Amino acid sequence: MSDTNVRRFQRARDEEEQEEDEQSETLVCPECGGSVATDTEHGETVCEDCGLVIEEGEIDRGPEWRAFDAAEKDEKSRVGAPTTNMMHDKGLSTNIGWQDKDAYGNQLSNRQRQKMQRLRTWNERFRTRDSKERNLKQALGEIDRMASALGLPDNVRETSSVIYRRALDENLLPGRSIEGVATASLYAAARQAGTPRSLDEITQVSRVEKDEIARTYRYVVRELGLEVAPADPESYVPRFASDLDLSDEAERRARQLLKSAKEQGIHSGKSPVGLAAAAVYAASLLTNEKVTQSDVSEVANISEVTIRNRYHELLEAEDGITT
DNA sequence: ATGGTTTTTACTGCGTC
DNA sequence: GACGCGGTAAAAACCAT
Repeated sequence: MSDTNVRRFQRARDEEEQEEDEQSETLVCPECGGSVATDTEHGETVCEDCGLVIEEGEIDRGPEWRAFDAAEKDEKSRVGAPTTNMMHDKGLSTNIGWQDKDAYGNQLSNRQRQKMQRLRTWNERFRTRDSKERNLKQALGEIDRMASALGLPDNVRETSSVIYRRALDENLLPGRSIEGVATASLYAAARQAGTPRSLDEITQVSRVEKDEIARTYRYVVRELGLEVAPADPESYVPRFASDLDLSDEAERRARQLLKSAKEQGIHSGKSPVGLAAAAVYAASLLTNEKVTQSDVSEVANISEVTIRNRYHELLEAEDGITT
């Protein structure tokens, strides 16, 4: 065999090996042909016969500790229920059940029952220890109540809770009512989440006056450096459309109207609610679904005059774009 | 506080059912 | 004649300065 032949042979073998290497992920060791096992604990892929390490340094998704019995596992494990900002202590505190039953569901003795009652009392006192905590607890309750009344989803409540928490941390509260700041947080959160509610709607479920909400809202946004884009008219469309029992087609047209209006810059400075209302009305005309201006004005809480003014502009903008 | 802009209120006229 | 719609003027609300 000449030198060149040898080299050629080696190269051929190398290629063979590589091919086998790729296959070996599932099956065979390239050295001895033995079967291969994946050891997830150490992140290695090893031949069971000769011990050749084929793959190493993979991500080990197991825990980095070992436990020898169930109790130890409980002790070392660091996972648990997810935390949530919707509870004033992020859901991390102890909670003693109200039922006088033990872990197996048996009734507690009289003595035990009294003991648990005392524990409950003290636990509650510790949980809401200082004023900040009590403050938060009340505010989050309010936020939850208002969010429910407005049909806002959980993520808005979460955001709102975060905002409130930040306001509290930055000492924005003194001089302002808990109610007011809570309402403002919710208002901001709803807008950030793209499910805005108008100030009027918010006012209806809040215990504070509209002026105060607006004032507090501005203050909170400024102090916290919150970035709240002006409400997008389109985000009101689905709600209005469904309140008026309009078709999807009409809803689509309304969106389109708003898009072309935006392209022409018609929308700046005008109230988003008014634009949305006008777009919905205009769309109902285009699709021959009879809704009156007063119907729309009612669900949108906007005057008929405004609808009239806006929807003319909308239709003009639409024409301008197509021609 | 002020001035400019937008929205609302109140009123009127027109056409249709 | 009630209703839906359009327009107008003046008042009110809103916003930035």
